[in-house]
This record gives sequence, C-alpha cells and structure tokens, in this order.
Amino acid sequence: MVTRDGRRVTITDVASHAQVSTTAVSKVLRNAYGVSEAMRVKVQAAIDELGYRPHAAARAMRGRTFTIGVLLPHIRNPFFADIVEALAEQISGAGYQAIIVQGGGTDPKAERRAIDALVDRQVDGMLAVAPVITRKELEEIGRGTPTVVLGRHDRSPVYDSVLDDDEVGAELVVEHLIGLGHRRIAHITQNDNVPARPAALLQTVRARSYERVMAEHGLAGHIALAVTSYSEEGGYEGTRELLAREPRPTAIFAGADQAAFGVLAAVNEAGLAVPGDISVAGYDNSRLTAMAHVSLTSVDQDGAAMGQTAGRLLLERVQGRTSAVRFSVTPTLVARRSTAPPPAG
Amino acid sequence: MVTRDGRRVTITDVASHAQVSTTAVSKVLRNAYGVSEAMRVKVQAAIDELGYRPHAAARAMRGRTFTIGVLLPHIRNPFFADIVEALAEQISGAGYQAIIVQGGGTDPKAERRAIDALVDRQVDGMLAVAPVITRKELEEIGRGTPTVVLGRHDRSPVYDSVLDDDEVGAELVVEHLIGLGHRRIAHITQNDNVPARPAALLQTVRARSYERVMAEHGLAGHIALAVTSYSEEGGYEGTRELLAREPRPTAIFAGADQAAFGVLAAVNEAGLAVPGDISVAGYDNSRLTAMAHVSLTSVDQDGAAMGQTAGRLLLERVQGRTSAVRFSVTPTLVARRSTAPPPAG
DNA sequence: GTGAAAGCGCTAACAG
DNA sequence: CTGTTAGCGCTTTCAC
Repeated sequence: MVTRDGRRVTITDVASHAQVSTTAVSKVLRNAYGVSEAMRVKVQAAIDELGYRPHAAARAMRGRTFTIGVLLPHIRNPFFADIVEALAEQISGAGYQAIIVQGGGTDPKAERRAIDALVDRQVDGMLAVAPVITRKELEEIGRGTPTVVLGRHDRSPVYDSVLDDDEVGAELVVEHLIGLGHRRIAHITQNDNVPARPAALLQTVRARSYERVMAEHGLAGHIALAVTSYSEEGGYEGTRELLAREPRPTAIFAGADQAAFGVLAAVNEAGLAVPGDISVAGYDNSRLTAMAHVSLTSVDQDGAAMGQTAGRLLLERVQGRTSAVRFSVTPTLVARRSTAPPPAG
Repeated sequence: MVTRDGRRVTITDVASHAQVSTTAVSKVLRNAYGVSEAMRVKVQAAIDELGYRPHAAARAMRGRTFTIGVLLPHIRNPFFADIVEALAEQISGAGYQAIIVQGGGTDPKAERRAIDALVDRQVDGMLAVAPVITRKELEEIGRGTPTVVLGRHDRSPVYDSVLDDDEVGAELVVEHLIGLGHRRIAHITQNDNVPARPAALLQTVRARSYERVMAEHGLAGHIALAVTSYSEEGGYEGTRELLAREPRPTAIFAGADQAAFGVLAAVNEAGLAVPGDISVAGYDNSRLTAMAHVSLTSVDQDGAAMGQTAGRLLLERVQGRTSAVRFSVTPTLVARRSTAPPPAG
C-alpha cells in the first residue's frame, strides 16, 4: 500500500502499472458499466499486486465515500451494539463501512455537532439512534444526507424511521404484572429537557402507555412515576424515591434494563427480596438480563432486525429511493424470575 | 449551510461574501499565522452569517482532517465508553472529532479492515484498543498514521502505548483472596487464537500473574484455569466447568467484569451463595459492579486517565513528536461484598 | 470499450 | 498582510 518512495499507492500508480488509463481503473473499482473482461482482469491484477486501496477522502470529493455514519447517544448501552453489528453486517456486503460518533447523550448541541461531523465527512447515509434534536433539524439534515432515524415516534416525509412499538412493549409489561395480581405498579422513566417534542421520544411513549393500561384496569389511582433517567443511577435513585412512598409499590417497571439493574440494587439494599417483596421488569432484553443474579423480566425489541433494516433502507436510499418508509418491530415479553405474584396482604 | 441553489457553502462563497481571498478564509479557519485582526473579524462574520463548515474530505486532500479514529474490538464493554469519552473530551478542545469503528472482536482480518478504513479516511491519528494483529502490522500502520495502542504489553519504537499494569492488578486480586484465607482460587481467562504474541495480550498477563502469585504462596497445586472468554457467556461456561471439579474452588477471579457477571449467574444457578460459598472478583470496575445485586469486588484501571492520555499523546504526535512513549496506569483494588473468607472446613 | 481532461473544496507555496 | 495559483486522488463527461 506504499510505493518505493513511501508514498501511498494511488489510482495513477495502478493505471501505469497496468498500462491503462486511470478512468479504466476507476471503472473497475466501481464495477461501472463499460469494461471488457480482459481489462477487468488486468486492472484487478495490478490492484492486488500493488495492494491498492482507494483514498476515501479523494472519492468523497466526487462520488461516494462508501461510508455510513451512525450517531449513538453514547456507547454505554449494549443494546446499541446489537443494532450497530447488524447494520455493519448488512452494509458490508455492498462495500460499505460504518463509522460511529457519540452524541452528547441528551445534550442537543453536542448531538448536532456529532451529526455535522458525519455530514462534513460526506457519509453516504446516516443512522441516528434516538436523537433529541427537533424533527425540523433532522429533516434539514435528511434533505442533504440519506437518513434513518431509529427509536423516535414522530413521522417525516424526508427520512426513514425504524422503531420499536413501545406502546405495545410497555403494555405487555404492565398487563403481565397486573395478570400476576399487582395493583401498585410503579414506573421509572426519563425526562430530558430536549428540543424534540416529548411525544416523539420513546420514553414518553412507554410512560404514557403505562398510564393508559393502568387506567384501563381501574388502577389510575395507583399510578406512580419516578422521573429520573434510563441508567443504573437513574434506576437506583428512582427506586429509593418509590420505596419511600406509603404504601410502597409491589412492582417496578423500569423503562430500560440499565435502569432496572439500578432498581435491583436499591431493592436489595433496602433489605427487600425480588420477586418476593417486589417484582422488577426492564426493557431491551439485554444479555445481562438473562445472566443477572436474579434473571430479569424484560421486553425484547430485536435490535438486530432494527439494525439490519436500517442498513437496508440506507442502501436503498443511496440507490436512489426518495420516498420515506417506516419500519416498526413488534416487541415481545420475556418473563423471567424477577416477576411473580405480589406478597399476600 | 446551503446556498440559495441548494449547494453546500464552500470556502469560495465565504471569500466572495467577505470580499477577500480563499487563502485568507483558510488562514482564519486554521488560526494560521499572518492575519490581521480586522481580517479575522470580517471573515468570521461571513462564516457565521453563511453557517459555513469546512468540508472535511476536501481538507483531507491537502492537510489535516481534524479526526481521530478509534478502533474498538466491539462496543459491548462499557469500560470502552470511559476511554472514548475521556479521549473525545481531551481532543475536542483542539477542534478534533473522534470517530469509532468496530473491529471484529477477535478476528484479525476484520480488525485489519477496520483499521484500513480509518487510514483510508485519512484520520490524523488513531487509537487502537486491544488490537489483536501483529506488532509488525501495527508498526507498519503507525509509520503512516500517528498511533496509540491501548492495552497491549509489547513495546514499539513506532507507536505510543497506554496500558494498565495488569500484572499488578491481577496480583492485587489474588493477594486479596489469599489474605481472606482462600487457597482454591480459580481464574477465568480468555484464549484467542490471534496473530499477536500471547505475551502481548492483557489476558495473558493477568493469567500469568495469577499463576505466579499462587505459586509464590505455595498454592501452585491449586491453580485452576478455565479458558473461555471475557464475556457473560464465557464467565458462565467457565464457572460451570470449575464448579464441576472436585474439590471445587472457594473463590473465582474472572479476568473481566463482564465474565464475572456470568460467574455470578452460574454460581447462583448452582444453588451456591456469594460470598458465603464462593467469593467472586472481576476486573475493570465497571459501573454495574457497584450496582450489582451482590456488589462485585473488582480492579479499577482508570479508563478516563487512559483515554485522556491517549488523546494527549495523539495531539502531540500530530504536533510533530516522533519518539515513542509508554504510559502505564497503576490499578487499585475495590473490595466489595462479593468477596469474603471461605466457608469453614 | 477506452482514454484525455476538467474539476470537486481545500491548503500551501509563492509573489506582491 | 493579502491574493494568485497549482494540485491533492478521484470520478465524470465527452471524444475517439
């Protein structure tokens, strides 16, 4: 990949080595129309011999970069790994590479900077996971760069959407707990003060769905929300708050597994047993739920299907599709040992 | 950031808008030497007014990309998040952006592709976290792109190294367990069949250190290794294997927290208590260790310091430093409730 | 089917 | 201190 004089091998080196024009090499590289088999073989041989790889930045000046940018709020949630892995797998076949940038968690300014960084690097497409900026901003970006938004509930004619049916997911959990006999079911949610409309955020959908199902079962009076965050600390703090109420809940539904782990810690610390005294459920079905000391009831939302679909949609966009599509996965409940009937009395 | 006709705003637009040359704009952008204050103000006004952002790919053709590439084996380990966050924080002040690519975990081919992707995108510097390719390959890459390697124990005059003193870390754990009275202490390690020399890998260093300390205390006969992987599944499988031995260990030291969580699950499933029947210790001091149902004894290796240092070293390299440096953090033991004296008898 | 040449947006000499 | 100009490596007309 370097010439005798230490320079990087360029398309010109390949061309002169194969005794053809740079145009011909370029065409072979891109499988473009109009190259004879003989030419293809000759050029490919030169490419292999010199170990040539196209210079992505130079490509970016004219055509594609063969790069898909992924915006993640952070890389702490293993659930994101499922999404990214499936995406990478899906696009690699077409010669695409995924690059990841971290947005600022819940800070819209930092998120915007991260997205701009991708746009400035001329990614051919972008997957934005649970972004918090406004729909208007996303559309502005989507007009310039093919975009898939994952995990938001607002609709747009500009970008594609991939999401989990959080309404159903939350419903599954609450119905499950009610079915076990629980009435005092609490919920831990996340409240960000972000530009995006609350109804567009998955945490809002989960919380509203929780409230709705409670009300439908005549349990509106037992609605108890702890508004912290989808993190271990958030789950821990929220639980301490909920346990201090009188009477305390017999079940806690955390909006995310990470928060549920914090719930387990707080419940345990309070000298209470799971599920003997308190049932606990999470959301995401991350690997640790199965592994946890007390295996955790959770909602599976098939991150692999979401990531794979996002990849496919982006490739389609690069291919030229301009209409927006919306893909929703239906979650399923995975009941484990952390939920059981409430204690008698 | 787009002109009336939908084109992206370029340096030429800014120049004509401010009635100056593109050179002047370029100099202002880069804080280069030789611009009057008046010029700076005028150009900056035009930049702000037009919402101009430099085109990273175009920059890459001539000078810097202001991009640092980070290679991660995968994004499942939250410990990596500490490193990346600290790195991003450190370099953002200098106007740098971090982009992350996933190597193939333990697959050297995929890892090499991921690294090449960064090089092809002209990153100004690269942080390779726990790479598994050979030192020779790393040096080849390091000659072309400023490189910091994190978590490897081999030395190189070409790239910088940032690492945890895994020898000390493992020693702390084993001494701690021996101090509590344990003799049958088992260790769960990871064995990859990778191009890198085993001695260069942190898991080997931890395992060798475990064996050494055991031997030093006359416990060579009690050395028990389960060779699986640093993952929940690896910890789980390794533990089932260890518990089947006769007599079974009274303590299990997992080489990574993720594996330790699998240990907890397997121990629990076997109807044994932690730490009543079996003490468990991990490595990494990830946040969940404090939160876990049974809070986990672990080794803290200050990922933030490592990430921050990696960022600083990379900026120094970009600035022109060519000599290689090596930075090692000294780990500390964080004893929690998962370790206690062995059961009597 | 093939190649010559223009040009993407920027930076780095170099002149003025 | 400021501007003119060449050219980075590639893709894309457009001749041949």
